[in-house]
Amino acid sequence: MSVRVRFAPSPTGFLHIGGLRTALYNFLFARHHGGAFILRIEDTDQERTVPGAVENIIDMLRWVGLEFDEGPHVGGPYGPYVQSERLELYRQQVHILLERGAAYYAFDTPEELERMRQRQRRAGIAPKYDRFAMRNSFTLPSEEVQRLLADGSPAVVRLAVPMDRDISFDDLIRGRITVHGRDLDDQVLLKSDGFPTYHLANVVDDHFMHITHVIRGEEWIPSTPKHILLYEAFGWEAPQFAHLPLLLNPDRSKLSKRHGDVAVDDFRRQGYFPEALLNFVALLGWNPTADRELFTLEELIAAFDLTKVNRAPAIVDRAKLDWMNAQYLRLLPLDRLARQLQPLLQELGYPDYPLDYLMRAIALLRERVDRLPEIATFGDYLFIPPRSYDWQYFRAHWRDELPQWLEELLPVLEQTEPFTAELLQQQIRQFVEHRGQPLRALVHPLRLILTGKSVGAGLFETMAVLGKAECLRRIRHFLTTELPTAQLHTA
RNA sequence: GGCGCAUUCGUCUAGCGGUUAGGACACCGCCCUCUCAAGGCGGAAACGGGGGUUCGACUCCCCCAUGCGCUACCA
Repeated sequence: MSVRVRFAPSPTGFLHIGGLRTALYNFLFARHHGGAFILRIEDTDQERTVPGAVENIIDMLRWVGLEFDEGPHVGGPYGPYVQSERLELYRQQVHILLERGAAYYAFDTPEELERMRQRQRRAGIAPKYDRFAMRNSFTLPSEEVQRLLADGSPAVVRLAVPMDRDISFDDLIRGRITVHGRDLDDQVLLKSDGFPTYHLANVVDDHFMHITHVIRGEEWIPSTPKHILLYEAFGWEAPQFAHLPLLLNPDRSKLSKRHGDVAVDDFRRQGYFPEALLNFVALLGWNPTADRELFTLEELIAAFDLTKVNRAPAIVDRAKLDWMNAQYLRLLPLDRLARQLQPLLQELGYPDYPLDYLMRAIALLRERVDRLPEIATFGDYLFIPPRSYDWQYFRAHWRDELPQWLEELLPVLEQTEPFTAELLQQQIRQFVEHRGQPLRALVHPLRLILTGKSVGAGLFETMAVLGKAECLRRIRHFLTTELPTAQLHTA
């Protein structure tokens, strides 16, 4: 039987990196085995559904390059792939359970349930639906049950959990997990609004969509035995289960927005590369070899092994993500980077530059920043003349002879042709040596004048990118306009 | 409280009875150098505790501790 896996998010928010990793592991597993990767939307909670969430989930996964074989947006033979469109199926299936005595009706109000739990808490016992003390098919005469149902009284269907035996399953990552029936609650399967709960819908859909492997978060371990019970009651073969370790905040709490960005869209907006984010997230809980960090999607697919996924939760380390993104920044082709940088520069109101200028600018600075947008900020001087100067830096390298040297340098630069880093270095070195000065006597002031900053790429390389005209313009401007201020600062 | 899952450097991890416990990020130092990076070299840094099993435990078993998850007509 060929592998079929699904990513089954509930549209209660935007895709976060925990969801991304779950989707990725499902994808890697499917592709590794030549199977199908399916998207199913679990929108059984009407109140928590967030508009736009489905679109965001699909968009973000497409952005990182995870395409589905089946799903609400692409169709497929086992649709619909949205649970709110499958209500009739669940209703039919729940009747099978009812007939077989595997489930029962319950008529308790929320208030009654609350009182039950309070009673249990006071008695110091675990809060759990008390099948024999509440109003349901077990306690009510069957005529009364029929009457309530005919009346249209609010009713739910609950799973009749056997209380006298263990329920076990073999997790691909964790091995055998066993829970006793008495520790399981009589889970609601069908809510009074006619919607199924996660447990029912999930099992029914996984069956009818022929899912072979359920790869999901660790938070589902405690309810898996209930799912096993459902498969048993239906007489269906259960899929294989693999529960992934959780992703945590730096303080070890469950991943949340409070500790910074968790939405995939946040990372996209900040200029992280999809390849880097995917690579980073892939290595949270699993790694193909201990001696490498960078992998292409194809390599991840080839190496993926579900049984080697870690069992312990992993903390999301931003510093490592930054490092990984920086690796990709140096690896990715310049023309792609330039095209991506272009709109960012526009947003900042910088003038338009030809693609090849952008490529040279990126080549100049890509080893000095982690993310592409930083080239527009860290390297703003490549796109507009300095708007301010680091006067402290200037003061540190100020010489009284500087104005004169600069005047004398102008014609030298004018005659430097071609205006390359190599020739510039040669010319300027010669220039300072003639005056018995070290190279740094001019390098630092020039850097300040041309970039406004004390840090950046090599001066000669920077000059070559800026071009002769721009360099001359900036030096002249400095001499005429900024120098009086500069001298004030050195006083 | 109950049930479950987990526990190797600060972080991500390798390890699958015998290793000087390896790598990566971050950190520190040195080198390179026009600054800042990058790069090179080096450093510090871990098997939660206690019992077993074994000739021998990071590796297997048990207990404890700690962390996390679940305990809804949420998923």
